[in-house]
Amino acid sequence: MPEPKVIFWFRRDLRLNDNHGLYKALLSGYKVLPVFIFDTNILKKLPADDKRIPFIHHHLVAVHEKLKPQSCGIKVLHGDPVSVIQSLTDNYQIHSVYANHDYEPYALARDKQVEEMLKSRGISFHTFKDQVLFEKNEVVKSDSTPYVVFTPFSRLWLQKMEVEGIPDFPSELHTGQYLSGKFDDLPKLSDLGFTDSPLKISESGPLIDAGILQDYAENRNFPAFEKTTKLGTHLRFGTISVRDCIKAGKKYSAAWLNELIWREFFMQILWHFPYVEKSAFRPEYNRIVWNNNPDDFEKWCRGKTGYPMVDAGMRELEATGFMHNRVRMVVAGFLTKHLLIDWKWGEAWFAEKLLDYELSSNNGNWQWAAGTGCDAAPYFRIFNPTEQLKKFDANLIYVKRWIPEYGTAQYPEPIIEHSYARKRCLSVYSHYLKP
DNA sequence: CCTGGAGTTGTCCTA
DNA sequence: TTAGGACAACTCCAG
Repeated sequence: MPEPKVIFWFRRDLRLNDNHGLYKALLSGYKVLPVFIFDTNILKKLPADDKRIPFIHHHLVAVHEKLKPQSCGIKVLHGDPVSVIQSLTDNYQIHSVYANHDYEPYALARDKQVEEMLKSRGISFHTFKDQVLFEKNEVVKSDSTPYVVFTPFSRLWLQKMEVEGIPDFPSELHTGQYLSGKFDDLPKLSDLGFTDSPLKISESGPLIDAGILQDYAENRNFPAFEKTTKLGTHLRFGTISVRDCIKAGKKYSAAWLNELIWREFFMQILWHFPYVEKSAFRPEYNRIVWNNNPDDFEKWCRGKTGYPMVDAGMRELEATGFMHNRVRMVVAGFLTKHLLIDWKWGEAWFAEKLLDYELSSNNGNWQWAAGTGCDAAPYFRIFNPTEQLKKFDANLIYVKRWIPEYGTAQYPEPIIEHSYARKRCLSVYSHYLKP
């Protein structure tokens, strides 16, 4: 009779340190088999040159190398998670499966199926809070309904953090519990149907830069400075611990900590109002009939609108999988308010292109920009892309970095005149929002 | 239930 | 030149 084992299933938590579910698995008393599954339900929708798969792959290799001296390494599989885990339970004597919570609608449905399959085999499925400090109903109003305004949410969040503290889950101290033995090498990217691509966002592993955090509030709005943390992708895939980030924010930068609270705010919004994935948080905004001109959309995507800040941002996104936050607001406002294109089109484009794409933040911020969301910018607050340029890239450093033909005849004229677009937006929004 | 203050990140116009 | 109100009221939230 072989000795029973537990599986730790990595999903959005690709790290060995301060990992809640992994920590609990390592303390379970059983040997731990670390597993990652490339989910074909997700991968089949991605183009072969998607930049996120190399990011994940890179970090899996790093985890594997770290584990090798003391264990078998990480077992990396490819397929539908329910069937993959089912076959693992056929091939190994599995006592239970451990993982961390994932709050997205797809993940919730998947985990439910996994749990039922395991249950039918007498195997328990244990999951833990890891990617946020507070989840589900932990930060709600006194009548236990969810907050839909950020500021009071953040006040209670901060208060709870002070009262309860930030827990540690030192999984890195329990390395003796990994299953030993020999496993195959990891699949190559080409085995998964993806091409390698050079990574700009941190091959060397995540680093919280105290200097950037200390000056974050002053610097963060100037895209040319590159003084944002660029930790979004690490937070998305869990290659950094959010608790470590929160501790750093607490120590060095209230402004950045606030951004982490926004992240949790939008995660809770998606949790409590899953319909936002498909429609406006405020239902009356679903009445808006968008122009949705495909030529305009194409020009926006390609960075050919004739508005330098918009175009620079869209080209940065295409080239790097990243866009500076200030510029994200400008391009999102331009698409929805100047071009009157459905925010869901822009949301989908970002979802395809952003390395740091995360459903709840992307959705929440697009709805914020479009004015359709909870606690959103009022619809009459319309960014002027030229004013934004003057304020935040007056010396055109960011613009020239991404638009080599800027200032030549090659660069297009604005596809729409600002004051005309502004008035049109105000009239269209007010028309459809009238009761 | 009532009440009053507040609400991420703007822009434009007028005095 | 600059400061302040308009933009639209409305809903949320805490006391």
